[in-house]
Amino acid sequence: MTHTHDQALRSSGLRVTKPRLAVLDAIGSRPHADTNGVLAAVRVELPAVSHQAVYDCLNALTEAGMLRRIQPAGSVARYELRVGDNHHHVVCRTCGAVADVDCSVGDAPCLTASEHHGFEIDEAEVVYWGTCPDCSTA
Amino acid sequence: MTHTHDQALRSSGLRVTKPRLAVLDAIGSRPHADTNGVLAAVRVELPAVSHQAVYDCLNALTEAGMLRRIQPAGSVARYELRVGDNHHHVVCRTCGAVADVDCSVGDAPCLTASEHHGFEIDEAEVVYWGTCPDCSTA
DNA sequence: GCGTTTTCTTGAATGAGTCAAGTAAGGACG
DNA sequence: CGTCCTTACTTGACTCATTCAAGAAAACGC
Repeated sequence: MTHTHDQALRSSGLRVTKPRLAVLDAIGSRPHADTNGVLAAVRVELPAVSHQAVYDCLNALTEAGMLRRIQPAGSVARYELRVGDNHHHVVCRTCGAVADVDCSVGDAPCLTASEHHGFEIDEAEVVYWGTCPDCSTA
Repeated sequence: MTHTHDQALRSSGLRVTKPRLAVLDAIGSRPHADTNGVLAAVRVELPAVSHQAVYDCLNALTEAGMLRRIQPAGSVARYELRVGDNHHHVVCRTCGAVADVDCSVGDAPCLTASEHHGFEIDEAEVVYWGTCPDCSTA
């Protein structure tokens, strides 16, 4: 695990540091964690990390393409390991819970906007809004 | 214009006030404006409105379904008049510009998530990420 | 090891958005 | 038209995620 992340960091041209490995581990085991959750998880291993270090790691790893940042309206930033499967997210309007869903229409159609106003589009992000099972029953 | 908004407010059970009419006018003429932009536009007509009043109006109107709030990752909240056409947005990664795009796959398919984890889904939001014409050339 | 570069620590600042208490305005009803 | 109750607005303080800045520490090529 750690060794895998180790290599991934090197091949992205990033230095291998304890905070970065801990951040990757934290997000691997808690997908959709927010910055505070990551910070808490990282501090289990490394009690002395600063919050700034975690912000820096999250930004560096996101920029390098190893993490994906998701930020539904009204929510703080959340992170997940970037995987190549083009999945999307369902968000609960009540409690903010996030779950993964596969792309409903395949990969290619998602990138096809009918009228793109001259924009060069490189990604289509889909967020499904609704109510999670727990909030439905309550 | 004002008269139309007047009736729309009444039929949503909201009182008709100057700040609300001004907010609706502002967003009608500047789609995708953020809160500060709305505040500035409103103060052209009503120099004395408080920022809190604008926040309250935006929340009330959004809750009543007259406005749609859009908030792409890394951006502050933006608003547009809610129209029934299920359109989506392209966002420029560089400058944050927002433009409308029609739904590429029609209305119904957008709401079909293949595996919904028990969520009751009521809306699908699509954000296309890319680079706007201005930022492409620069 | 040595030195350079990147990353982390520390501490303060920014800014969108919210909270709370009191005043003002909307509008139903007489 | 005037009264009264309710909803909306004003004022001002506050929260909290995120960023900025300067110096210390760690990574890693040589």
